[in-house]
Amino acid sequence: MKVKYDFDEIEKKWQDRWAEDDLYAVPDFSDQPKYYCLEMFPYPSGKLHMGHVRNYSIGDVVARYKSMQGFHVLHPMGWDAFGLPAENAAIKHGGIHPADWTIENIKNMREQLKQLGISYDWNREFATCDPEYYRWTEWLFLQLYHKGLAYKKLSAVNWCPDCATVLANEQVVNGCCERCKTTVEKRELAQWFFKITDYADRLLKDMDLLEGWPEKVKIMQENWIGRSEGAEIDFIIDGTEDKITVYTTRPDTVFGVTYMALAPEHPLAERLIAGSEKEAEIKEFVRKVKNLSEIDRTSSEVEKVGYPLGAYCINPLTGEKIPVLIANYVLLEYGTGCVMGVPAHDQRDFEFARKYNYPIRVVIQPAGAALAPGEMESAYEEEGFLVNSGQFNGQPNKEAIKSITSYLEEMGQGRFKVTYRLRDWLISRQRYWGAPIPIIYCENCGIVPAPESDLPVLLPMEVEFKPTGQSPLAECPDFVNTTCPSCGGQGKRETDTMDTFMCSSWYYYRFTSPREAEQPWDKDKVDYWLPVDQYIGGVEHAILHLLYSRFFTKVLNDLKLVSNQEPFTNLLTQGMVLKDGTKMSKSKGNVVSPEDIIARYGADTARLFILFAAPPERDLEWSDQAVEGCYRFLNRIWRLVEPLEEMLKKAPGRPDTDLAGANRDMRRITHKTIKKVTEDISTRFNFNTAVSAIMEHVNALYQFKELPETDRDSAVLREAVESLLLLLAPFAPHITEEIWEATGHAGSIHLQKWPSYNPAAIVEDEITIVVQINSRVRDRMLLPAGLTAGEMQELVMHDPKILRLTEGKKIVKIIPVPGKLVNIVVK
RNA sequence: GCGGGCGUGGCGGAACGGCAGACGCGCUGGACUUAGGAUCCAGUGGGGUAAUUCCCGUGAAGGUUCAAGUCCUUUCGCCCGCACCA
Repeated sequence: MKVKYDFDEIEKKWQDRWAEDDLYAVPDFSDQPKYYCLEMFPYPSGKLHMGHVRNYSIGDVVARYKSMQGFHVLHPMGWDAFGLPAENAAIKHGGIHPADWTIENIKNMREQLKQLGISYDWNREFATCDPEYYRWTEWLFLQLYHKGLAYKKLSAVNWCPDCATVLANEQVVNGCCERCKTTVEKRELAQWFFKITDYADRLLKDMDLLEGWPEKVKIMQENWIGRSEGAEIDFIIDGTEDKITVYTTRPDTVFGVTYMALAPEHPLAERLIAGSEKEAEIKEFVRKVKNLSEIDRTSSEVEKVGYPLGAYCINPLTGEKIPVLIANYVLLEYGTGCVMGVPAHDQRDFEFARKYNYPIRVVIQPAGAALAPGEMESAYEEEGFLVNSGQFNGQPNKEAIKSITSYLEEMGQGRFKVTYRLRDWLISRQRYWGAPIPIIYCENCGIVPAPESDLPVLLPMEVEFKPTGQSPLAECPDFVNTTCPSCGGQGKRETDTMDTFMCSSWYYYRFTSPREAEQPWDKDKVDYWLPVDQYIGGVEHAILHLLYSRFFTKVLNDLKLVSNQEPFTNLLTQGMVLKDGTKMSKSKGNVVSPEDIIARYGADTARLFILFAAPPERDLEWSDQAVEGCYRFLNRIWRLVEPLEEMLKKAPGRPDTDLAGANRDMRRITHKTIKKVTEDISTRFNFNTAVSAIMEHVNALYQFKELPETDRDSAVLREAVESLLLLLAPFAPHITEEIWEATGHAGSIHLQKWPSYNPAAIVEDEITIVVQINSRVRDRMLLPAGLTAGEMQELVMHDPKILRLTEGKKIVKIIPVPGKLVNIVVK
């Protein structure tokens, strides 16, 4: 060994060696139990950032640990390579093709991942922009199309003016584009959707299967799906055949309806406006509301405004005429686009009715009290019994929800209905750098899917990237013009491309058979490896990617293409990497570059710091000084072993079991460390405490090696050092590999078995027992281990100090806790 | 407003209801040195005491318990998600 720890030389040496030996290549099958460890693959933006380093360091510890534990581990990496930045770069810098830009970035980032020493099987690498990959993305689109799960529809969609494309609901955050934060507009466009709403119930129910997911993520998905139970009720419009169908979760309050509010865009509204008294004024109001951004539109701050349309609808239960109005707070997208106003029992309706003087009619009362509409200061939203509700009077309202809905159902004017907040997934994008939607439009045949034999529908390379708001593909006649596969006539290709979330919804299946040419994957391999045992990534994908992937898996399961119900058994959402209390970002100028850290301290130090500084789910505060500390720690290990190199090579392989004194203590510490590190990694992913246990072990070793050689057993020392290296190997793979080799071991440390502890070795001879008087620590006693409660109490009660302190006091109670303490309660 | 999470030294963070502050950073002192911003050793929550020691301390206030950072109730602050969802 060199005297100095030369991380640069060591890390390069081993990265090359591992690549030469193809050390991390994973055979397709094995008799060992399988373990699929996956980190969310990155978008190739150009360089790794600290978030990536954290994500991949965590994954690598898990993969290496599981592998040493004897699992057959699949640990692959690829690239989520379609997407806007590539295209924006092409527009901005001119002359760069998105493909070239992307390939260049992948090259850089692959290099960086290799520098970090992550144990990927690089043979399985792919990028979603490879035609051999997106061919199958297109193929999967066709499978959804044939199943009736992909459809085209004209509707008001989210439009990001900056990205010049539409967005899925999931990509709109607080009314802004999730990517660029631009305020999203509404546009009326014909777009492709996936019917994720057909799977709403299953996506909700199967969350029971996701025991290994953080509660937080499951709750977020639950909220996003937003299931609610209620009823649809038909109100006939007075003097016409038309009806307004309203959705409500409170059919028990139908007798209390005093107005009916439609969304400004409601199809009936337009007809009712025509010819109404204030036609012009109302039209102006509708126009204004429609022009509002998503944020302003849905903000609860905005005052509620309504316009009566002069029309009336008939309450099916009372026969009463109820005024119909349009109101800015009613959303077309939710339910049926209208709301029945029940001021007495809904706070929003209450406020609205006060403002416009609509009657407040009480139909539910708490037991033993009478609500007076004139005296109410807020709506009564609690449970109660029905009043003013004809034959339903006296029923508990919970019961009335059912009985009234059933009654309406018999009348043919209502039905039970479950509603979801979840919308269908809009997958069209008016951009170039994505997988083409394999559809042809024919004047005779209409929408015709591209034949599977024609896949992939290739992206043309010669394209202009003018930001026009239309897909650049539309400007490319060679791409657009084709023949109709059905009639052979003139056909035009769909020019929109697919949302990149489509590409990332199935990539984890492809890793099992990345070079498969005849099908998206080999089913035997998918069935062997899936589901992913451990998935690791940022919580920002809690809804988007994770919900889409679950949806895809359910569809693929229905198509018998996969056998698993869920894609990811266990999910770890890692926290952000912060600097000075906020997220690292260029605009704040607080970015720490992984390149610099690796150049200065090496990958092992970078990895160790990031795993040591905080538990994985929590945000991590970057500290240059603490990085320095980790670097010192690795140096400390180097200096510990370097002078012992020759001695360790010659030491016997295994220490005797009947040791005494310092040797016995050292061996106990070694085995306790093995136990602690194993438990910290396996039961809770507490890498930070695992590392600190290793540090304590090193501190103990420093004391031990100072002993005269006659007092310390070389086999004990060897076992301690070997264990140290094995335990640290998943965290710092290079330095441990180097020392492993230098101390006379053949074969990579990463192919070794994870150490196991000997329960006999960790048994203590003596334990410090705390003695409390009235719950305050008054003494400590070194007692033999394994005493019973009675023996302990006996010894403690004869302790001179305790005798002195309890003298003259009345002993009320003694609580002995074996192995821990004795508490004496005195008066 | 609803849902979830978090509040512990100067800092990052440890603590099956049982010695609060492991480990690391920083700081202080010592050793080795021409030197130390290297390394090794020791100390380091606050306050009192000459001292073996004593008192106070986990955002705040109550409670349960022999014993509470940990369990229960109330409350304050910060972070995240959803939000006029009918």
